[in-house]
Parts: sequence; structure tokens; C-alpha cells
Amino acid sequence: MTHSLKIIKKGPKRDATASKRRILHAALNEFSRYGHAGARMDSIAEAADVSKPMIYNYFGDKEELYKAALRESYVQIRRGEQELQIGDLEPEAGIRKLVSFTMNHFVSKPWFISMLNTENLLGGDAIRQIGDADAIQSPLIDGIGKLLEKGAETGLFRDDIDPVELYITIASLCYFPVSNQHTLRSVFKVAIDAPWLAQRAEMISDMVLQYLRSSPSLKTDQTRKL
Amino acid sequence: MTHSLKIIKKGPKRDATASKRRILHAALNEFSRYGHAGARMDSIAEAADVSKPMIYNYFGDKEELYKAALRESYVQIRRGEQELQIGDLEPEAGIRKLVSFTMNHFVSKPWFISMLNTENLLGGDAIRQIGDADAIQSPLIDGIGKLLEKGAETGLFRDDIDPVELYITIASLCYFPVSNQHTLRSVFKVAIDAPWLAQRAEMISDMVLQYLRSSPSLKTDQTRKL
Amino acid sequence: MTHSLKIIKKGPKRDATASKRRILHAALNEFSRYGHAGARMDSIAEAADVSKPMIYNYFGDKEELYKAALRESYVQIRRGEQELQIGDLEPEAGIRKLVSFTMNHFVSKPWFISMLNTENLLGGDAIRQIGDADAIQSPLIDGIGKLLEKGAETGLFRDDIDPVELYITIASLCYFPVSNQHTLRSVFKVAIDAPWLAQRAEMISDMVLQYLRSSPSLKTDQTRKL
Amino acid sequence: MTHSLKIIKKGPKRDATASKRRILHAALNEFSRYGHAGARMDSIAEAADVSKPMIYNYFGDKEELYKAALRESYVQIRRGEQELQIGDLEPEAGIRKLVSFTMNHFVSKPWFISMLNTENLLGGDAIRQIGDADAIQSPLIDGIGKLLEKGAETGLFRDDIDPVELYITIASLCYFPVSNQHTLRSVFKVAIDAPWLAQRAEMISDMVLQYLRSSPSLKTDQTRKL
DNA sequence: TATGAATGAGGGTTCATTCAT
DNA sequence: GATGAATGAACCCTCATTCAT
Repeated sequence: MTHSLKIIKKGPKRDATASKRRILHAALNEFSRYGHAGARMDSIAEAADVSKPMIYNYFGDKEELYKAALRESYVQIRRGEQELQIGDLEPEAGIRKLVSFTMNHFVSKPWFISMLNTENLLGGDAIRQIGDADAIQSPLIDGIGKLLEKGAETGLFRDDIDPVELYITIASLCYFPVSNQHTLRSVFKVAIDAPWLAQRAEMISDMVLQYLRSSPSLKTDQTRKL
Repeated sequence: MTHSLKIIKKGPKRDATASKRRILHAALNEFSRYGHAGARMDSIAEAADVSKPMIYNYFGDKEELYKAALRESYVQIRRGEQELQIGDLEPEAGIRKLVSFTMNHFVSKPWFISMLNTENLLGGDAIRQIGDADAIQSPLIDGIGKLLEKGAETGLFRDDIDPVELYITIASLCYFPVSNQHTLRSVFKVAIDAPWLAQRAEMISDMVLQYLRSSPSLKTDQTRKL
Repeated sequence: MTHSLKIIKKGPKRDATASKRRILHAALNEFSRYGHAGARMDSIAEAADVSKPMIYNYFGDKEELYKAALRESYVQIRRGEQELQIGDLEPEAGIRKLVSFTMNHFVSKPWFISMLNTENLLGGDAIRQIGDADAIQSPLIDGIGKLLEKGAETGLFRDDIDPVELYITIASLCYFPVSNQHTLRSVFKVAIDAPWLAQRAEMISDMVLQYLRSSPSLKTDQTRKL
Repeated sequence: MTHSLKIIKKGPKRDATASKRRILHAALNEFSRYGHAGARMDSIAEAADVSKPMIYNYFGDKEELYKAALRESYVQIRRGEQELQIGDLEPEAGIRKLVSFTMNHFVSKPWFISMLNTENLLGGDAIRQIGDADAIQSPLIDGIGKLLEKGAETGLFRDDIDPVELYITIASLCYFPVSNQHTLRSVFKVAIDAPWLAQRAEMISDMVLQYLRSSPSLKTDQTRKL
């Protein structure tokens, strides 16, 4: 009778999957906060509520854990992107949705930008080793392609825009003010807060749409790209 | 008589100013390559061809040296910007010049982007401590202001654009593909090389000009910003 | 009745004796390859194809396992020695047989030499604790004693030789070139391979026999020993 | 006046060469006592009265320090050997001197045997990397060669003995009882102490001389070796 | 009998920093 | 002004060992 209670008491300990997950999240947090060299295995272990050897047992070493964290940051992004179905929206609404989603994503998941910056600082060695294309490549490209096609068909958008380049444009515009908010604040005395960013997203949408509606420039006879 | 000779005798070593400069450059290089935590005082000393105690003698400690390097990265940037006199150019030509200068700048001085990323990763503590506004603030803002005014006067540009916001827009668009070139390459298989970036700069100019030429949106009755 | 069936049912796993034996052999291999401190309990478990707790269950701890492995190395040696019946051979043939057996033994069971070296490095603490004389003491001593007696009776050998000392002499001569083969090769550029060792065994027999045939030296009036 | 005392106070600290030497000796002691894996860098630092980083500064890492210690053990041996001038002695006296020197050496410098055993356990990787032949190769070989020649010329010794092989024979006989003293004591109840070893050296000389005086065996027509 | 999950204690190594000259 | 010598404090990682099932 008293024993039956024990069964209920199954805590989260002695559960390999759970431990692994806690480690991964703690690592993502630590690496994104302090960079690759600045991250401490001790802190990760403590935050994950496991002993250090567990980390090595499950992930090998710091380098591998870093790669796993980098991969995880993409996995989480892609999960959010898959829920968006921008391909099904009207072209203009789709672009606006894409912009606000991107901006919101960078703001609400700050570890993503930090991980990308860290990885690029290190020369991209880790991401090159994560062959796992499906985890990393964005499902948005297809959706953007559909939006652009629809827009071009109805004569609303110009027809020479590459989806990847458009994605890079939007990412650029949303990334920079979030990524560099601290230096911008100090250098230009701009208060980069939620309202500022919301307004900024509006302006980005406007600018991008303006460009999509414009006619292909005639100056260069090469295939133009956005 | 004998003293005056000593002054002239400044050799390559035993020259405090020269040592300090070598240290600063070595530090800038090291911090930008490996980040704050990844940078090694040993490597800096070796690269600067001085003994480690010299660094501590001149700069105090790693933290202070980092701040000096961060400041130096701005100083060097500003030096380049001051040579540009975009305020004197025709509005459109000025914008194109500004874009190509910015892009070229990020590409040819990669330590600038790295330093900014590193500093923002750490939360901007260091830059906040560098009160030294003159060293940091961009002289371009004035030039951009002049361009925008001229453009607005001739009816070429809309008149609701804030120079700082325009600067941020251009910086965003140039920064991202350079800063994130390694991850972009892996994720989107885009080869981000010199030709790609040159073409990209063209497109950025087109898009920005398109936006500057457009009429202020009517949707929001607030002051619009770029 | 029912019990007898159980005994027969011994499968490859769930067989305590078999597990124990596998562990012991794995331990012998590991300790002899890497020494006491260099041996890894993990490697032993893996090589024995059991889980680590099994080792602790059966053997207590690393120290005890080491002792068991050391003991086992003697047990295996003694098993080989017991098959020899040198006491029954002619004196000279017996000596030659003993030498070639010893040499072959050291060569074909390299873990024996390694275990002895390891144990002596550590000061012999473990072997002192293995009281178990029967497992350790050599049955050859008796055989050697018989050979020497026979030889002395027929006037072939001198009569002042102690069997243990003769055993030590032969062991010395066979042990060293095998045990120290790597350093000898590097230091003297001698290729210590099978032919070299075979020829060496010949020479050792010659030298030992020469000595056994010689007359006791007169210099010292104490009991002479070999 | 009082200052002049300070000059005298120059202690052994802040002396790189002395520090290096202390580390090397401490390492030789530690490695020979506990083997490669069993040696502790902490203990070495403490015994050498330096901080751990000094070790890494001067020697690189544990592996390199081990190699330096191994090399040092040979250097010390060779130093002793060079003082012997056995080539100048009478053949028989020379052999006796060589034996007693060798035995004494193994007994009084126990780290030598331990280092050799450790190195051979590890497969001789380190010694192979110490190209430094002069430090390692024995100057005795020449002396032994002279002894054998002289002995053969006067008809005292047989003339088919290779100096290296003779050296190995003597080393074998002296090495084993010292190296394996602990196991021998336990297994054969032999008390291997100074008197025992002295007497043993006598016997070894007798046996070796006996063999050198004997006539080359006729059994094999190949070049005979000792 | 058997094992996957977990850890305390320590091992080798590095790093920013200081001392003594 | 300049530096070789030296170190306390961590940091990454591993190992023998135990827990819970």
C-alpha cells in the first residue's frame, strides 16, 4: 500500500532523455551568453542540474556540445518557421507577416543571434560539420518563392527576385538593430526597445514592398537580384 | 647639446609610443579574431613583439586593453569616414557612395564587425564605459543629413527621413551578409565573395533610393522614420 | 532432481562463472598492457562484455581485481610448467628443455613479464598479500632439484648448485632481452626477433651447462651458489 | 652598507637552469616510482619546489617531461660508465669490474631499472623519439671490445664473442634479481639484500668467465654468439 | 544476475597576472 | 623602458565507484 506511492514519485532524475535535453538547453543558454571560449562547462552542468561527467558522457566534449547547441538553435528556429504558412497568404500580407515574424523571432529568442555571431566569429567550422541539412535549411524559402510567384503573376511584384536574396534582405534589416542594440544605443543614443523595433518592422515592410513593386532597373542588363 | 642627440636617437625599440601602438594593433587583431574570452594576452604580447609586463604597464589589464581595442576599432573607422565628403555630393550619388563605402569598409576591415559582435555579445558594458563620444560617434550623420535635406528640397526624396535611421538601414544591409557569411554559405549554399557583394551593394542602393523617392505612407499619422 | 537441470542450463550469459572468467582475462590483458595506474576499469568491462557494476560485484575494487589478475598470471604460468616433466629427463637435455621452455614462455605470454614488472614497480605489495603459495610457487624447483642431483651423481655437474639460484639464472637470461626488447632495439640497434631469441636460447643453454660442468671455485670456502 | 648583505642573499630562486634541473630530478624520481600513468604532475611540482606552470613552461607536457626524464636516466648511467676505463684493465679483471659496476649501478640507482621497465611496458615509443644517440648509447661497448680482443690474443678467451651480446648477458644477470626482487622474495622466499647481491655478482663473473674461456661449440657451424 | 544513469574527486593543462631585476 | 621567471586560480576532462532498477 505504501509502496504504490513510490511509483508515483518517479522524478525527472535517472531519465537519460530528460538529462540530455536539460544539458542541451543549458548549453545553448551558456554559449549564447558568453561565446564559445567564454562558456563554462561547470556552469552548464549546474544549470542543467547534472554532474559534469554526464555532459561528457552524452556529448563528448565542449566542441561537440557547442555543435549540438548550434544545431539546436537552428532546430528551434525552423520549428517556428514551419508553423508559419506564408505561402498561403496574399503576397503583401505574406511579406508583412514574414517581416514581423523574423523581427519577433530575433527579439524573443536572443540566443539565436548570439549563436550565429559566435559561430561566424569562429569562421563557421562548426556549422560546416553539421551536415544535417534538414535541421538547418529554412522551410521559408519555399513559402517566399510562392509569394513571389503569386505577386509576379498578378503584376503586383517584379519578377526577377530570388527568394534566398529576399530572405537575406529581410534578415539583414531585422538582425542588425537587435544584434547591435548595445553599441547602437551607446553610439547613436537610440533607445532600441519594443516600440522602436515594432515601428522599425513596419518601415522594413514598407521598404521591401516598395522595392518588390518597383520595375526592374534597366541600368544593368544582367539578371538583377534582390 | 648631448640631450638633443638623445631625442633624435629614438630607435625602433625603447620607444614607448611605438610599443603602445604595436600592442594596440595586436590586441585589436587578437580580440577580433577570437572574441573577448578567446583572446590570449600571450599571443598579443608575441604579436606586438613586447614582453607581457609591458602590456600591463601600459594598459592595466585585459579588460582595459579590450576597451582600448574596441575604441581603436571605432577610431580607425571614423578616420575613413572623415575622408568621405558625401555632404558635398549630389543626393543620389551620395547615397550610392555611402553604400559602397560602407560595404567596402565592412569587407576590408573585418575586425570591425568582429569587435562589434563581440561587444554586443557581452552586453555593451565596455562601450558604455568609453564615454569618449568624439572617438565613437560617426561624422557621417551630418553628411547624411545634408544629403537628405538637399534631396528633400529638390523634391527628389521624401522629407520624413531621420539620418540615423537611414544609416542604420544601410549598415544593416551591408553588415549582415558580411558578418554572417559563413553561416549563410552553409545554410543557403550562397557563395559570398567579392562579386556577390558588389552586386549586392548595387541592389542595396537601388532599394534604398526607391524608398527615399517614395511618398510618405499615409497609414500611420505619426512621424515616419526610415 | 530439478536442480541438476539448472546446472546444465548454463547459457553464455547469466553465467556467473563465465562472466568472472571473462573479467579476469580482460583485466589481465589490460593491466599488463597499461600498468596498474594506466589500466581502465571501463576498458576491462568492455573487453569482458559485462557492465562495470559486475566487476565490483565480483572483485570488490580495482586493487582487488589487480591482485586477482596478478595471481591469475602466475596460475597460468604454473599450469604450463606442470606439464613439463623435466625431472624425468637426462640432466643436459633437461636443462636445455628448461631454457627453451622459459624463453618461449616469456615470448608467447607477454603479459607475464608485464605483470611482474608492474608489480615490482609498485614494491610487491600485492603479491605479498596473495598468501596463496600453491598458486604462485613454481613446481619447477623440484624438477630442477632432481636434474641437479642426477647430474651430480653421475659426475656431470658440480654438486653445489641451489635449484632456486639456477632458476633465477635462467630466468634472468631469458627475461631481460624479452622484457627490454624495445629499449635494446633503440639503444643497440639489435633486432630482437624470433630467430635472434632462438639463437640466444642456445647460447644460454651452452653457458649454463658450461657452468654446471665446471668445478666449484676454491676462492671462497663458503657454500657456493649458482 | 646594510644593502650589501642583500647581494649575498641570492637564493636558488629565479634561476631558470636550477628550476629546470630540480624539475627534471623530481620527474625522474616520480616517474620511476609510479610509472608513466601513475606519476602526478602535482607531486613533481611540489618535489621540485616550483609551481606547476613552470613544468609546462620548461617541458611542454607530461609526455615530454617523461621523455626528458627517460633521457636523463640514460645520461646519468652513461656518466658513470665513462669513468670506468675497463678497456685498460687485464681481461679477467675487466670483466669482474664490469659485472660489479653493473650490479652496483642497478642497485644504487633504482630509478634506472624502473624507467626501463616503464618504457618497455609502453612499447618503447618514447625512446624511439629520443634520437639523441650519444646520450643513450653506451661507451662501454668499445671497452668491452678491447677486453675481448686482448683476451682472445692471449688465448685466454674464445674469439667469437660479440661485445653487445656480452653486455646483454651481464646486464640480464644483474638486472633480473634487482628488478624483480619483490616478486622473487614472495615467490621463492629469497632475501635479496646487499650480501646476497654481492655474492651473486661473484657468481655471475665466474659464470661469464667460464664461458669466455670455453672453446667455441662445434655443434653449429654458424658464427656463434655470446 | 545484470545494467544504464549518475557523480565526487582529482588529473593535466592554461591563463591572466605579478615579482625581481 | 623593459623582461625572464614565477604563480594562484581556474578550466576541460577522466576515473573509480555507486545508485536505482
